[in-house]
This record gives sequence, C-alpha cells and structure tokens, in this order.
Amino acid sequence: MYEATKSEAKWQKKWRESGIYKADLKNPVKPKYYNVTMFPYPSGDKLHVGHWYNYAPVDSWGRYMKLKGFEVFQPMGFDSFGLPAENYAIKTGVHPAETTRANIEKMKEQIRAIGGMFDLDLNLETSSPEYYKWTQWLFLQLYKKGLAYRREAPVNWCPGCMTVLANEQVQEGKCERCKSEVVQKKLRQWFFKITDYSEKLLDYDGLDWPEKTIAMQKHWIGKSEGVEADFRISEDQSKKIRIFTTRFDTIYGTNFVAIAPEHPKLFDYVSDSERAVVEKYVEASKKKSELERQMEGKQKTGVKTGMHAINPMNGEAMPIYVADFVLMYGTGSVMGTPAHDERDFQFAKVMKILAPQVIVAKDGDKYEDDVAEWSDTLHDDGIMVNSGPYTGMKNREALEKMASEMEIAGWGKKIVNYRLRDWLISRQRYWGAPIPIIYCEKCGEVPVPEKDLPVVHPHVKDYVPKGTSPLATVEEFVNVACPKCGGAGKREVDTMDTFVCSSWYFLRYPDAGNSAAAWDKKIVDKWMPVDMYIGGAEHACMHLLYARFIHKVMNDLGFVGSAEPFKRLVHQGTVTKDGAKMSKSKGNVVSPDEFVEKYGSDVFRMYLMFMGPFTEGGDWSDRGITGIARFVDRFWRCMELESDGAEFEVKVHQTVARVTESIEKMNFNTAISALMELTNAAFAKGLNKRQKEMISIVLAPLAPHLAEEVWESLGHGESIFTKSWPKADPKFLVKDVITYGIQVNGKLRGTVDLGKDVEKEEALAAARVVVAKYLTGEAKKEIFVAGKIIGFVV
RNA sequence: GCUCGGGUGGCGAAAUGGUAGACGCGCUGGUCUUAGGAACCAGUUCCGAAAGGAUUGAGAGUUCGAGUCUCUCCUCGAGCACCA
Repeated sequence: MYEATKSEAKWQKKWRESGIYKADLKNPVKPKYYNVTMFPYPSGDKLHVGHWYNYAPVDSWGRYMKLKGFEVFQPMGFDSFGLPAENYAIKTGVHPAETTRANIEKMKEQIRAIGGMFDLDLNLETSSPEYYKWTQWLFLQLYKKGLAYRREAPVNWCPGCMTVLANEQVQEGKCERCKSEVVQKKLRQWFFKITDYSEKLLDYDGLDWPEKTIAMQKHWIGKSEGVEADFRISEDQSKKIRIFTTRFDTIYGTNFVAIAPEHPKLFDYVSDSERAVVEKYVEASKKKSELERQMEGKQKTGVKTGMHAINPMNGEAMPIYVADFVLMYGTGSVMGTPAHDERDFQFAKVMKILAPQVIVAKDGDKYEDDVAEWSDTLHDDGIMVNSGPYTGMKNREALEKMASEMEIAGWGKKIVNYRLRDWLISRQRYWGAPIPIIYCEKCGEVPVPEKDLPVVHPHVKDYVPKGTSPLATVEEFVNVACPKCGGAGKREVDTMDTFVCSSWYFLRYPDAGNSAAAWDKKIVDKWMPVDMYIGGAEHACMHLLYARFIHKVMNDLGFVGSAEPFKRLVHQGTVTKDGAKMSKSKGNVVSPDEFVEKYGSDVFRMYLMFMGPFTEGGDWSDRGITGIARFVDRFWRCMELESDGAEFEVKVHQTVARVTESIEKMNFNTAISALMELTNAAFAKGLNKRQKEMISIVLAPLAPHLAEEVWESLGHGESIFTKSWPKADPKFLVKDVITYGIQVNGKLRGTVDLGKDVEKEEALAAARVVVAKYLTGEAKKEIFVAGKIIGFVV
C-alpha cells in the first residue's frame, strides 16, 4: 500500500536538504533552461485550485527538462508591492509591511506542499528595499534617456482605488481591479515613453508565443498607416486644419470635416455666430463619462462650427463639425467620407449631409452614384470612380500616387499612427516603490543620484487611500535637500505602478543577491531569455507588453544582451467553478487542501492535469479524482510485482514513446492516459526491473514523489531526477501485425489482420474475402494504404 | 461591430485526411465478502429483440475516404471596442 502523505513529506524534505532544485547559476555546465511562472502576489488568501493549475504543469515541465539533461532554473518570488497586498492590509487593519511578510511565509509553505522544484530561497520580493532600490534605478535609467517624463494630461482616475490608472488597466470604462467607473482627470503625472518602442514591439521574430496573444498586443499597439493633410479654411485662407486618414484614396468623396471636442485649437475653427452652441456642446461632452459615451454606442452627435474646409482635390467647401465620436488622438480631426466609412455615414445621416458619393467601386463595373444605405461592400478595394484624373485606377495604386503628389505639393505627408499611449506609472497609493525624483524650487525636477538609492519607502500609519499619496503626510520623507544645489527640495510622493516592479523581476532572479547592481550582465546573459514563461492570458496587454518594453530599453542601453525577455510563452487556462471564475466574493473558491490531505499532492496535481489540455482550463468538479487515486494505487502494485516482463516489452516502449510525445506537446492529460493503459495491462502481473525503471522515470515529471518512492524501492540510493529520460527502442514501435479497416464505398465493412510488410495484391485479396458480400457489381477502384486502410469502390 | 478560440456519449475528454469515442468519471451486471462507499472481472455513443442503421452544432463542397480541409450559417467563450 502506497502511503502518499508520508512519502511526500519525506521526499519534499530530501529535495530541500539536497538542494536538488538549485541550479548552478554562475557556471551552468549542462545547457541552461530557464523555466518561469508569473510570480504571485501575496494576498492573504490561501492558494486555490487556480494556483495549482498553474504551478503543477510548470513544475512537470521543468522536471521533464531536467530529466532531459538541462540545467533547469525554476525560481519563484513574490510581487509583493501593489494593490492586492495593500487592500488586504486595509481590510485587516494590519500594516502591509507585516501582512506581506506573514503572507509570503504562508504561501511559501503552501507552494512547498505542492512538491515542486521551485527555488523559493532567492527571497525575491518586490517590496523589499534590496529589490525596489533597483526598480528605482531602472526608473533613473529611463529618465536619463528621456523615456520617463512628467506632464499634465487627462488621465484615468479610479474613484474606488483612489488612484490613476494606465490605459491598460481600464476595461470597458471600469477599473480592472475594483470595477469602479473610471473618470477622466487632468493631472501632472509620470509616464514611461513606451510609444517610442511601438514599432520595435511589433516585431515578434523568433518568439514562440500563442498567436492570440500576439494578435492582442498588435491590436493594442494598433499600427495604422495613413496620411496627414492640411485643408485650407475657406473663411480665412491663412488658416489650415490638419486631418488624418487611412483612406486618402477616398478624398473625392469627402464632404465634411469633424474635430474632437477636446482639440486644443478647436475655437480657431469656430465662427462667432456658432461659438455659443459649440461651447455648450463641448461642455456637455466633457461631462459625459467614458462609460456614457460607450452606452450611446454608434449614436452620433455633433454641431456645426460654422466654418468650412476646402477639399484640396475638388476645391469644394466642406462644413466643419465638432463631434465627440472623434477622439483626441493624433490630429484630433478627421475627414468625413460617408460612402466609405460607416461612422462617417452614420454621422452624415444625423447631420443630413447629403449625397455621399461612391469613390471606390467593387469590380469597377457597377456602382451607385449616391449611397442610400451604408454597406461595407463599398469599403472593399476596387476601381476608382468619380475621382478626376484618378478615375479608373486601382484604389491602392491611386492612394500611393495621390499621396506622393500631395507630399511634393507640400500640403501633407504619409505618416504612421499607433494607438498605443504612453504608460502612466504614477500611483497615489501607499504600497509601491517611491519615484526617485526631488523637486527643487531652483533646479526644478532633479533625479535622486544613484548612490542615494534606495529612496526608502516610509512607514506610514494611515495608509488608507484618500486621493493623494499617503507618503505626502511624512514630513521627514517629503522635505529633503536638493541633490544639485543643496537647497530646499520636496520629494515626489507618488509611487510607481506595480507593473514597473514586475517588468524586470526575471532579470533579477539569476543574480538575486547582488547588492552592487540590479544584475550582473554576464550572469543574466547566460540565462536570458526565459526559455519558457507560463502565466495567465489576462496579462497580454499589460505585464507582457511592459516587460518587453523594459527589456528592449535595457537591451538598447547595453544592460542585457537579449532583445526579448520571453522566448516561449504559454498561458494556462482558467479553472472555473459552476462556469464562473473563482473568487472570494462569489464564495466559489475551491481549496486544494482537503484533496491534498486525502490523496496527496501527486494525485491532486495529476487530476488537474488530467482534466484536459492545460491551456484550456475547465470547470472544477471533484468527481473523478478517484480515477487518479486508483491509478496511483495500481501503479504502485504494478511496481511491487516482479515478472520477466517479456509480454510487456512492446507496450513499455510504446508507453515511453507516447508519454514523451505528449509531454513534449504539453498534453499532460494524454501522457497520464498512456501510463494508465500500461498500468491496466500490467498491474496484475508486474514488470521486470529495467521496465520499471523506464516507466518510473517517465512518470516522474507528473508524480514526482511516487516516482522517487518507486525508484528507491528498486534499490537506488540517488534521486530519480539525477537520471536521464529513457528512449523508446524504435524496433518495438512498429507493430508486426496490423489490423486494417476495410471500407467499401467509404463505409467500414470489416477488418483484417495483415503482416506489416504485406504487398498490395495480397492485402486486397485477403480483404475481398472478408467483405465479399458487399462487393457487388464492378470494382471501380481499389485502395491500399500501407499501415492504414484498404478500400473498394464498386 | 471587429479579432481570436471552442462546439464530439450522461460527464471530463482522445483522435499526422484512414476502424470516431483512447483514458478517466458515472452507470449496469458479476466475483470476493458479515457487510461494503474497498478491490477485481465484464459491459456501457444512440435507435433496434436482432439483422442492421444513424452519429462529431446545422447545411453545402473537395475526396475512394472528412471530427480533421473549403465555404455559408447557428451557438458558447475570451479579448478589443467610435483610433477614421
């Protein structure tokens, strides 16, 4: 009888004592493998099924790579600054410095109970001065390069969290964390100039990432190539209005211009007579929240400004409108071409702008002069019509020609636009890394000299968010001498977005104890890039984008040799309970503890992996865990029995091959089922020693404790994880006798067993006998695919 | 609305264009047992007594052969959402 609990405690202790999960970081002899999972934040809640669903496959993968002969580095730290830790502290009334400490210890114990080979002894915690010192250093490097700057801008304000948020943290107009409705505020805040890296971030060359994640990032960066053009104002020929379009080819159909209410120069384009109306409209749209704008959907509103722009192609005067469907990005004003843009069409309908004219016609042979209903078929590429000298050209070619001619004429140029905004990193919250900047009356904005780092995060009693940073209440912190002139200075009191802390932790792991630098380039370049990065898909446009940006900056500054941080990325799926995401508020959190206690960690983690492909997640149900428990039991019994194993030799090698293939594809579920099949076949008779050794090694990534126990029972003193992955002998993988299916007119009508080297004629002859009664009439076609199928068409 | 994924037994799920439903749960029957929610053996897609027939969300297409490829549609999930 295998006693999981006892055995697991024993092996966890042995692994820790022998340091088997430690990698030789400075001088890896074997090829390195850097296996990382997104580090957790200590929140005070226990580990739930979702954590296990993440960490178990990561660990199985790491153990597999270890058995394959790699020096595997599989560290884990804690993302301990940030809102989860702070909110937990607010809830319990205990200072975050204390709760964080306690929670990390608690979580470490729980993570150790999984029996993973995570290296938790590096003590990487983003809230410790040894770590955030270097987060501040990182800030200074960006500052020096002009990539960190402060400006006043309308920003997203979350009234629930009482802080500003980055664009990435606003979802459907609500705070990503607390779901409060986000409002716009104009504030002076710190930004990272991620937009400088828009183009570089679009390069995914050499990355093995899920297509979907790449698509999401690309969409978020939102590159569009278009044209910026100046239109003259007909009321005042000295004035121009600059518009942006991606469809310059449709300009002959343009019959209005629309400008965003927030446009700084809006009133340059408003006539005196319309001034009052426009002011009213601007006021009204300012009051609308992001959410209200979305609620209105495609219902367009706007008012005339009273001025007109001149269409440079045909000289027509077009009315200018102020309309809030135009966003204050890029030029903040657009040309309206109702026939070729649905929004323009909707707006034109509301404003009763008449007779939108088709410019690009499908196929060129049929088009309507006037568009009564907008249809996206009109949007297709095609042949130019109604377009003066360009009529008859292919529209994409016309676009190029028109744009070059315009550039020569000097009233516009081709440009590339991105929707990515700069990363707002200021937070008016307590539990984060202080921004290392001092404001001096004389010298202005002064960066804290690197030798003065860290800017120590002050202890504050009342850290409940009030809308301004709690750090501002600590006078000894705020008042400081200017590092430049020695005069009176005041510290920046905002803290950094926790995503800054998490954007570089994987660079710290290999050299976590370094007190002289953020990391030693030599060591880090040995380990970077991360070979396998596993974590949730929800970070696609946040952490995963920020980390790439920071890494590229560090690469450009010469601090790292690699251009990308994560070579291969895999997202685990989400485990739901009754179809809903597990959350404490819903009260549907499943705790692994009782199952681990009853069945052991091996059974629990295998059960999670057996649910299905781990990238897909699934709905939690404890029905069925007994199946894995039975398997473990049978497996153990199988290993206890001794036989010569002759009859299982083929099966053993096939199982090794199948498990290898499955794990290689990270299909842990089918790896387990292959082992089940073998166990079911052999558990009553047993295997020979060599066979047991092979099988226990291929089981080891999935059930490490059980595998160690078996290995030891086979008389080995050393850990199974010092061994190497077995190779299936190809001679056992080819069956001598193959059962062929026989199809007649595509329907299966029988089977026949044939030798592996059977000739076509012989096979067909044998098959004909089996399905004789279906072979009526004349045979039209006979099919023989070696190793696969025999077919007749009659 | 746009961009991705999915849709296969009562359930979780397998299937390089080649015998659909491996493996597991559950269920049915049996063996062993004072008893068993333990263990083992057998069965289990649906309809049908059987012969046989049907079957991978719906429909069409390509193919000797389609869960798998192509098109149209339905539906569920995720993400983005007036970026011109």
